[in-house]
Amino acid sequence: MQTKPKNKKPAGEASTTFQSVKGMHDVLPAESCVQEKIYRLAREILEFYNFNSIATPLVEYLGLYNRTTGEATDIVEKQMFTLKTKGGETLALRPEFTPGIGRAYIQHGMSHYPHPVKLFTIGPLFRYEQPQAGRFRQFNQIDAEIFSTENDAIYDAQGILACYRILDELKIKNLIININTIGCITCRPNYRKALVSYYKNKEKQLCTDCKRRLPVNPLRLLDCKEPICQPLKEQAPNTLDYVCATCKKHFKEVLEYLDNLALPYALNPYLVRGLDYYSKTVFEINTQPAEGEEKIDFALGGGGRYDYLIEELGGRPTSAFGWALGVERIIDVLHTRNILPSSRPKEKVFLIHIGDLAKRKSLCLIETLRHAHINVIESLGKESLAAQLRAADKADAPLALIFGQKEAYEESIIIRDMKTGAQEMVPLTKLPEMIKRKLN
RNA sequence: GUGCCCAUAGUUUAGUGGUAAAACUCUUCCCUGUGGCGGAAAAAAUACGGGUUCGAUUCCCGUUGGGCACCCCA
Repeated sequence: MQTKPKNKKPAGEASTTFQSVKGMHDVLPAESCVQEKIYRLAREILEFYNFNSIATPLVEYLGLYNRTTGEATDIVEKQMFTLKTKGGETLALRPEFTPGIGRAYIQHGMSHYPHPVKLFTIGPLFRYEQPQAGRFRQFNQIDAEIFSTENDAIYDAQGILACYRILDELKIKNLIININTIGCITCRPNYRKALVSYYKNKEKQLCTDCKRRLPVNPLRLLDCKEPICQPLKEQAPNTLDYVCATCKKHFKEVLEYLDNLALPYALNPYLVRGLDYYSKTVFEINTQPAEGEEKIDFALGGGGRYDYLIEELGGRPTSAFGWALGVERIIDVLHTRNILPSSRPKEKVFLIHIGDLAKRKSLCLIETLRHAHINVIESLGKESLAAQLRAADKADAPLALIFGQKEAYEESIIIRDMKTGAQEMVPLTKLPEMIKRKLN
């Protein structure tokens, strides 16, 4: 009789064992390979559009985000993981990519690069939020930024195109680009004012949430789903009527480019983004549910133009357009629609050794196969033939190579077709050639 | 930050106020040079802490974690 040690289960930090931190998940092999596929596809597409990859640190000075993302935004006010160093500096785990990339653009004098400067990056971000569908405390984004000397609507269009293309190539159907313009530094306040004064006398006709939102974020009233608020929305002032001529022209051009590309978009005068640095074009990409499908409540990606950020950070005035895609959200959709990229595993042959001599030679044999570009899988620690064959079976190997005592002496090996059971003895020198022939 | 729901082996599920059942998986064996099927065996859990109780996995409270929603966002 053996007494087993009780395996005490964890409850967070204070226990004998640990769990992952709230809202932060292990990406297990099954999901990790999906993630890698998405990354590979994104890289391929972005490189085609001449984006170059960049990697900035996970941590920046807290002040960077205060200055750019916006001090009154939720991200800065309550969603940042901050930390103090021993030297007394206050740092923040990056909650988004754009400020860090903007900082790098200035710090490394990228304004002297030939423009446009197109950059992309993929990696984890951190926001202290309550986890829910499509929302985590550590999550991954695919991010792209275009810095240009000209404030040209064609960059907006190409940026949106690249973003759309990634989702499209992942076979996500019913994509819709929600797009709007929020004007520039001169015309934006006008719209807000108009909206507030429109709603001012009508407060009683609003839902509770909207009453509260009105002074804080009037633009959000337009997004309300409560039935009572609907009639008022229809009469509400429209962004386009308050935006200045320059902004209007810019927006019109963007839409014309999108028309030319035949991209599915919807004007959404109510779309506003929660980050301070946006100007003119803002957009989100959503996917609409098909028949009988549950609604997907989150955007897969979003972004927009930010023409003031670089200057705000002390650089010379630079036009910029950027976006980000939520990797977990993409995977979520691929999952619910059952359209995960099919993983066709590489065909691997399974090497089986029997006896000391063969075991000793097997590592070298694997190297030989490697040089011949043959994928090989094994279970080197197992001794019995039956166990190794079982392993080969589970690994779905089309061929097994049986390397026994006798074969090791004779410099030969048996190739077994796992499906038919047919076996053939071949000299080791001819092995790569024979394997390739049988696999085709 | 607020509200609602949830927590039993690696996974999916039973069940009970008297410390728990099964399926799949994993490992070993039947089979020490031939896998899949089949048979056998072994291993494996009541998230954590407290309370009520003679006794709690079960009831209650708290914590942690998970799910969902609000807020906001990718």
